[in-house]
Amino acid sequence: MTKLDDRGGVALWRRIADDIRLDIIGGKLERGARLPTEAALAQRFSANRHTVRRALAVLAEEGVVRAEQGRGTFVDEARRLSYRIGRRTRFSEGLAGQTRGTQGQLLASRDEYATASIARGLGLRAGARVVRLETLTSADARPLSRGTSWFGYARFGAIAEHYRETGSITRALARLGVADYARQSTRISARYATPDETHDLKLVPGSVVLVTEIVDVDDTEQPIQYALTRFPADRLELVV
Amino acid sequence: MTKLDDRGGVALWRRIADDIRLDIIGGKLERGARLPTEAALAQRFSANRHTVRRALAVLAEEGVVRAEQGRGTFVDEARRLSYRIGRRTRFSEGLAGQTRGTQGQLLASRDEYATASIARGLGLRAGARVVRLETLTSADARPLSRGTSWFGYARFGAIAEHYRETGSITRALARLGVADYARQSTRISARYATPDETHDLKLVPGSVVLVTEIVDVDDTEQPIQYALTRFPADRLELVV
DNA sequence: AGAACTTGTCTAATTCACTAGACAACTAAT
DNA sequence: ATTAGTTGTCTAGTGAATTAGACAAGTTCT
Repeated sequence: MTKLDDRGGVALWRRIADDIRLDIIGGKLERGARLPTEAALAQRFSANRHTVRRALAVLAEEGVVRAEQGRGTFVDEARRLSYRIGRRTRFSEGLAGQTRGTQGQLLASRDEYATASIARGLGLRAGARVVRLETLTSADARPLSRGTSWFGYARFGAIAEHYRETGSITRALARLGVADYARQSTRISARYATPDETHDLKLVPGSVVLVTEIVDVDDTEQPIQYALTRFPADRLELVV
Repeated sequence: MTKLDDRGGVALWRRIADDIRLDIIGGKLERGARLPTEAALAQRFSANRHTVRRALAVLAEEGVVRAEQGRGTFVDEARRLSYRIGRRTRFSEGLAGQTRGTQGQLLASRDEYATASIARGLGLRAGARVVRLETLTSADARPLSRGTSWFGYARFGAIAEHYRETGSITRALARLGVADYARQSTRISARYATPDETHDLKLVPGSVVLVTEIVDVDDTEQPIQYALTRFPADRLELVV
């Protein structure tokens, strides 16, 4: 039998970086605060100083810390956004007051046929014609979510165009006659980012993403959107 | 400047295992279904067959797949639990119908003094006396959550004893005169498991955990519990 | 029986992760 | 100016991760 490695396939420098980032994001270390010295961190993690340096290099690359020769290493950027979800969830509203505005970008769109899970979400029969939207949302030039949405073709065949012009699902739906809509269900999970997500969300490979699987309904409780959205777990948290 | 590795510190076999597990849990591969051959998987992931075999060995160790010489590799266990959260959230009810019952175990308890975030959650002043409970919840002998809860000492100084006897926060609170309580806020994030969590939840090192930070209030909207709970992301998802 | 295809096992070589030690370069004090 | 403490850079060695190829052992079909 293959012996299972006690590192589980995650490099030590990676876990050290995640641990320190968590301290910073979690508020244990404030902006501008000095981190423990490399020697102290090496001792804390029972690792070599070079391994710690590699972790710090990653955090410096992300803009989380900044090293100054002779002085020490300091916290550079510490904030994590909160994305509020509830029955009446709108992406931009969920982040209100935390950023200077969000922008939605259409990466791709395609007409396709509903798989079992899409059909279940939209209340259609499997194989029904649907429109698929691949979107990327950013705030302050920083990617915040990578979404894949499906809409029934009959009612929303033209949504890609409207999304591209408005940069917002809410406004695109409004143009198609949906004045109001609400969240029917939200399922939340978490996993490693895929290479594509790593690229689109500008993540370090091996990052963790929060995944929401949602169904939105109109005011007659008719499902209108089924979507899978991926959030970088180290940039924001979900608030119910 | 240190060059950032494109593997991001996560071994290839690990990502392959996570990817396949995700297909199985996500329903793309049903129980009993045959996986692609090792050679096909190696091609799909642009990896060596030995690397794929290592990933499959991990999944076999977890009980997710089962290999049969000459025949192929098959899905063995595919389920992922859904934990429902809402205004009236009870752990065991949230999993109703999915398991044969959950058991709560008290790992440790301690009297301590509220830090800033604990005090904010419980509506106390920083430094106030609180009781901390370290708990582990399991269903069918499988760990499902690792919780750390804080309660105000004045009202709930004896809660550790009651939790140990009842194995349930709800029942322990009931004994202390809290007939009903509700969820005030839920914050959800995700990260790598710490070594301790890896041990307690019987995870493979490097696994992803969902973290909820919650505040429960009684029927007068008075905060009674502040808790951080960690869920293994590959064993369950959260449903809002 | 034989052919084709699968998983299981072995050896070997290369690249990456991690450790170890030494010293340079810089900062902030005395 | 000196000293102590910090980050930056270099060399070197060990073990894990990954690749490569070959063949054994088992299953399923013709």
